[in-house]
Amino acid sequence: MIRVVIVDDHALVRAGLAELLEGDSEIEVVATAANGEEAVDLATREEPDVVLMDLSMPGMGGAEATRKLLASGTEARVVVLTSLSARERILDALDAGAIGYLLKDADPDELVRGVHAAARGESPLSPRAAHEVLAARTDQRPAVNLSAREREVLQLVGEGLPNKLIARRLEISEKTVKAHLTQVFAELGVTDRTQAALWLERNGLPESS
Amino acid sequence: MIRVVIVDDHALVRAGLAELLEGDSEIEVVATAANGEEAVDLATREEPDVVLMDLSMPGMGGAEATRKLLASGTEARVVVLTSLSARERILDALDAGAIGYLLKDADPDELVRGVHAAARGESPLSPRAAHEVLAARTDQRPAVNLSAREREVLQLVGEGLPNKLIARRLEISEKTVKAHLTQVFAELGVTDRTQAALWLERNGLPESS
DNA sequence: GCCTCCCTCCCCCGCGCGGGAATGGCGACT
DNA sequence: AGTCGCCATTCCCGCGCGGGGGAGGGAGGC
Repeated sequence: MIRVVIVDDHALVRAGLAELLEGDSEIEVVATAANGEEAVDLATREEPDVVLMDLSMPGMGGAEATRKLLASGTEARVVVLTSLSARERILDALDAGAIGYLLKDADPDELVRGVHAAARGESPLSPRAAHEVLAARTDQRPAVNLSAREREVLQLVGEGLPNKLIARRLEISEKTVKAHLTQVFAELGVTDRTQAALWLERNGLPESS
Repeated sequence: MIRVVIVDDHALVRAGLAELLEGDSEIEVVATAANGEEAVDLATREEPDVVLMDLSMPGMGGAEATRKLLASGTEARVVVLTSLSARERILDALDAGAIGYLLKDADPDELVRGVHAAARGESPLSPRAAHEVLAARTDQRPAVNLSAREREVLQLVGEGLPNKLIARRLEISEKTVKAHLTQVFAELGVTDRTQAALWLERNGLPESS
């Protein structure tokens, strides 16, 4: 039997997926978790073979949960289960150690096959997701190297503050703010603060390097 | 038998919900739809007793689909099935004629009971949703009355365009764009285009009426 | 030592942007 | 028919914003 843990913040989705998977004679859903903390806890206790992990969860997100879960020494294979509409960071989850990813609007058969594949140590990769991930990767800014100060300024732009208030908040002169912004715009490939704010809203604050 | 149609843009969610509902001996899932257009089409042809309607769908949203569906003369009871995390406009769907709403993280039992209740003409109202809906109502901007032109301008601001390009796109003068924006800013309670773009990104384009 | 990167600040310049006030048109209501 | 209100349009004015270029000092790497 393939022992499966389902992680999703919606109880109905958990129950529905469990029903789907239980329909397969070799799959047993041993537990479900509603958030990242529960997932880490359950995965260490239940020792599942496969963890189906939703990415969009309140609190600890799916990527972070994946990282902690794998760090805890479990041998479970983590499969990301996500929708494309909410442009989630599939790549983050894969970087965190997820073995594969499936789309929430995949065929039920595909889900079952994916679980089997993951249990065998293979990578279930939804072809349609692969395309999107590839697109996201090329879309990904390869050189979003922002200094600490530049990130701070960008963050405040993302709160809708004008330069004068940003300067006051950071206790620097307005000229310096503008200098930083010029650099930020160039780095993000945008032309003004509005586009920068939208970039931030969609892509999130870039990593600290 | 209670004839049910499930509308959700994720195939896995559709299949999962169908499995859950088929577990009840009095419920029969006669069809599923992936978007609003399909939903209207199927509901008129299958004559279901209950339609489970997800709100967040690409293209025609759940609220609009509900409206068209009911306008087509069906006797189906529409029950909104939504998650709270994406602050969807449950009220819009209820205004459109939905008989009740359930949360995606409700108990599976609650879903089954909700379908039975809706089939009897009762309103299944998730108590937890009720609380949130109430909170959303106070949170709701009471006066986001934008004219068609103002919405167009706002949308283009949300794409990061400067006034000159917005003017060219709408084939009006730049002065007019700015005048519209002044009105939009006042209506949204923001002070500049950056905040307006962020408002749009978070709250979405306000309804047409 | 030297070099590079980052943070800080300055100059000037020109355009973009938002506020205020005013006009004509069009439909709704009386 | 009159008139009230909303919408789209235009003008001027002053500040905000972004580009270009430069410059000093401090931290870390070679």
